[in-house]
Amino acid sequence: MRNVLETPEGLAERLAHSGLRPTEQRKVVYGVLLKNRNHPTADEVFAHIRSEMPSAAVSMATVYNCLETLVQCNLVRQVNFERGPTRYCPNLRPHAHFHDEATDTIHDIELPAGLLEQLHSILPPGHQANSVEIIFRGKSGPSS
Amino acid sequence: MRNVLETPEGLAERLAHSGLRPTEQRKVVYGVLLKNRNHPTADEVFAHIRSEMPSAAVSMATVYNCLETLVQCNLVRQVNFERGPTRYCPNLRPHAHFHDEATDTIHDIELPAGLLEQLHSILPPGHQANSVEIIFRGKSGPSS
DNA sequence: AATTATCTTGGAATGATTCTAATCCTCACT
DNA sequence: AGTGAGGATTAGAATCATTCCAAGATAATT
Ligand SMILES: [Mn+2]
Ligand SMILES: [Mn+2]
Ligand SMILES: [Zn+2]
Ligand SMILES: [Zn+2]
Repeated sequence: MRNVLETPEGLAERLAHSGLRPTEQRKVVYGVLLKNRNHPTADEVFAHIRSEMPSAAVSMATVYNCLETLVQCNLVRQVNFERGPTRYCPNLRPHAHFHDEATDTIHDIELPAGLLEQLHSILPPGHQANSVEIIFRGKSGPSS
Repeated sequence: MRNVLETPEGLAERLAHSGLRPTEQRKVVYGVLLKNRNHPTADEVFAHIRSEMPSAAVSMATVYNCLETLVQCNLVRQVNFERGPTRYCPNLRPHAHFHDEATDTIHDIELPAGLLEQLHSILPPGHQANSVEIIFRGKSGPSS
């Protein structure tokens, strides 16, 4: 069963932990990320809110602010490909990203146990990495 | 001993292979990358030329054009961190990048034999990756 | 020499993101 | 209920790396 994290319920608690308020806009933005696991851009989050929830009043500036807040609270990770617009991912487990160039879509690749440790072990002495990012680029079959 | 690639001599041949001319500007830009293995940005390449080789006439637009050409010829790789300016790397061997956050410097990490194959093996069936990018972020000791 | 294709260049345009300054809310306290 | 202090949202301006464009060199071909 999934942690309380990666659910709308976890949001208020995490925000409170940082002395921040669970505003309507923050809930809406986080909700969009949880429901659309497509690694959307800020623009895409904004467009989605405009079309699917026209009653929610959220400006572009606020989408950026909310996304930034969620990142600070460690509820969301930023993902960058080349110089494209930043994408946002609510999957908190360590994972790699696969960028399908044919469809220009991105999806998560779970990491087998021990892989991160093994990657760290290739570092020369004296290197202390606090994060590793793995990005595959290619074509993922029809069944994924 | 290093291949003819990663030397100034390889440039003319590679350019010719694409029907391109070995112009002064292309030689200068490639030379800067070969001599400064710092993963410089376009701006830094430009500034370096201006200060160290004032006689060479190279504009900013041309720095961008030359770098793009070198990338197309597979003589240079682009490297991106977050949304920072694109950096350029003339190391053609497969390697990972280590971003030292303390000094904001980047350096290459050689990959042990078999690691790339192993990484590809974690992909679910149907996935065909034609490149993998590995980026460490952290602090590298005083001796590196 | 004329023609053609390739290159370089200054400056304008682009586009994602950040900044700014004003307004709006929420809540605690009188 | 009324007030004040932070916190939050917002429109629009500013930033900045990069790309685009149109004009002027340069070099290769006829
Ligand atoms: Mn990236
Ligand atoms: Mn990147
Ligand atoms: Zn992800
Ligand atoms: Zn490199």
